[in-house]
Amino acid sequence: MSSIPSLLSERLQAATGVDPELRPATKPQFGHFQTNVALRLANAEGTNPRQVAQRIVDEVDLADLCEPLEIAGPGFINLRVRAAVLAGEVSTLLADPATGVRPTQRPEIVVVDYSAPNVAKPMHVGNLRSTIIGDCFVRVLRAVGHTVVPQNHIGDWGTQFGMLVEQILSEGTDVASLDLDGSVALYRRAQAHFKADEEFADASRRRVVALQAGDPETRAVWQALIDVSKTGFNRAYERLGVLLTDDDLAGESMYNDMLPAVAADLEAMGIARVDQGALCVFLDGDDAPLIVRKADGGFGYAATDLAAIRHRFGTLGATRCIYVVGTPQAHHFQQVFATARLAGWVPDGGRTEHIGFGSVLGPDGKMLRTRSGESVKLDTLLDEAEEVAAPAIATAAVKYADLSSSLHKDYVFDSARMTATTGNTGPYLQYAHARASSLLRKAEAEGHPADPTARIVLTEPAEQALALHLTGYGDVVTRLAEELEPHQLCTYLFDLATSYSTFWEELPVLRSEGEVLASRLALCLAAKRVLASGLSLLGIEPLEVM
RNA sequence: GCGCUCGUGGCUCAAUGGAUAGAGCAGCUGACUACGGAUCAGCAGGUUGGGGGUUCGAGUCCCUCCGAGCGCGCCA
Repeated sequence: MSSIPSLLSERLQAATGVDPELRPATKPQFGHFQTNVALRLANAEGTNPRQVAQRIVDEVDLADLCEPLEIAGPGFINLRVRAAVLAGEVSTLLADPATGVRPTQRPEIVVVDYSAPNVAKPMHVGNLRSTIIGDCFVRVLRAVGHTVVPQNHIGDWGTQFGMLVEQILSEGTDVASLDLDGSVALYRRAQAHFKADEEFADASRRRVVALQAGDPETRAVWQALIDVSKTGFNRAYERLGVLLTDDDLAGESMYNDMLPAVAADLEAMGIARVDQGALCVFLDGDDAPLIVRKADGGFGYAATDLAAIRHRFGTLGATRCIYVVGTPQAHHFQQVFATARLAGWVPDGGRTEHIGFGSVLGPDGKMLRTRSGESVKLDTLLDEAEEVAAPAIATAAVKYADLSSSLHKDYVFDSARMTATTGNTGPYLQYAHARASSLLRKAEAEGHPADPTARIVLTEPAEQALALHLTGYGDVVTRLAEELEPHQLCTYLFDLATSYSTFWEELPVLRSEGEVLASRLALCLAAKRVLASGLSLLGIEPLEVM
């Protein structure tokens, strides 16, 4: 099944020989779609655009799909899809178990690296964005038929664990009795202890060595600490309603054994060389090196990320790796990706994408922080939203707010705006879905269950507009799976909900009869299904009642 | 100093080089014997930070300046 725009594009391309760059019409009076192909061709030929447009209109065969084509302005060709064709598309949509979401032509194994909280630290706003965005990517990529491998790159390794384990042992703390908050408090005590007590600091450093060497007692405490945090992470994931499970955990520690080989291979290939005692990769046009191995022989996070990328392409068989990590890491990933390519660890055609995202800001427009200067906990934010809305709506509102504007921009956390029932918000969309559901329930109770095979008749502008919107869903999802910009789907759904509300206001459904009743009920069903599908891809629960 | 990102009505945001830059919120008018008014219809509000350039056409591409944020060798 191909969408109407792609059908139209094919025909236009057949007539003109070039991509018509078909776009949705910018205004209703311009029809449904427009193309500027005549303008471009005329410019190349040095002829009159309107004459070229006329020639195209005469040649192209679209009579079965469109009303007579119109030439407008400097030479735009406007297309209006015939109502009967739109009606047929809605019927096709209703017969499709995937609700218009089309399988990709080229299924891939896609790794999505997201969430990545740190052990013994609470999840904060940065983790929140990564988790929500990554979860959306996973859902969308799976929906179009890719094999998605989520990788939760938790911070479970590094020098701080020497300090933590040493603190636990010196206190005699029963790790199993700790919860996430308890481990956070422990972290603070350990830091203070490390600063104040040189003997403790030395012991901590020795403890790092013991951890890396696999000392059983050290490892046991370390593992217990991770388990405590995992429980905390999972509670947060459950609250957020995201798909991550323990199966997706692939923390930094997992790569520890691979690090020496990564360094050795890079050095052997001549990609990395020792400079000032550290093993560095110097990339063209980049002043700063990527430090693979520190002068003291230890490995930093660059080595871990290099091992991870090699593992993902090489062992997991990925052809696309997506990293959902804040924009401050942009340069780091640029270096890691470039190095991995030089090393031949990225297969031909393999894609590496760092999807950065902006910061969450407080009401003052500055990075969200507590009074003491720490980053704000995820639970605090969700609690705040739940003060003004029920949990299922509040969480959805936070997620929608996070996804509905361009990822790379910062946004202000404003629970009142996010949970507003008007405007481009989660609750507005959930409401539209709940209202459609309510209508369908009522119709069923009155003995008129919606019939997806009913003949669709589109006589009124409001129902034609709704139908046109509905048929665009598949393309939006296809594009999202490529471009990874969730706000495109949000905008689409908001427009759809608005279009549905207008339809609902202007045209009676239950008070109509016969063929019209059946057709409008089917339209409502289609709208409900597309809204439900789209919301689900965003990770938002489509509520039946609210 | 170098690099990356951003700057669009009072506010929050859209806009794949294409027509008169679109929405929402707030403001102002209207529509309730309601298939859920948590809605809808409408009005008003813009020299897209400034200036140059490329193009038939620039919010979008290039240069420059201003402003904001974030990075820039052994933390992650």
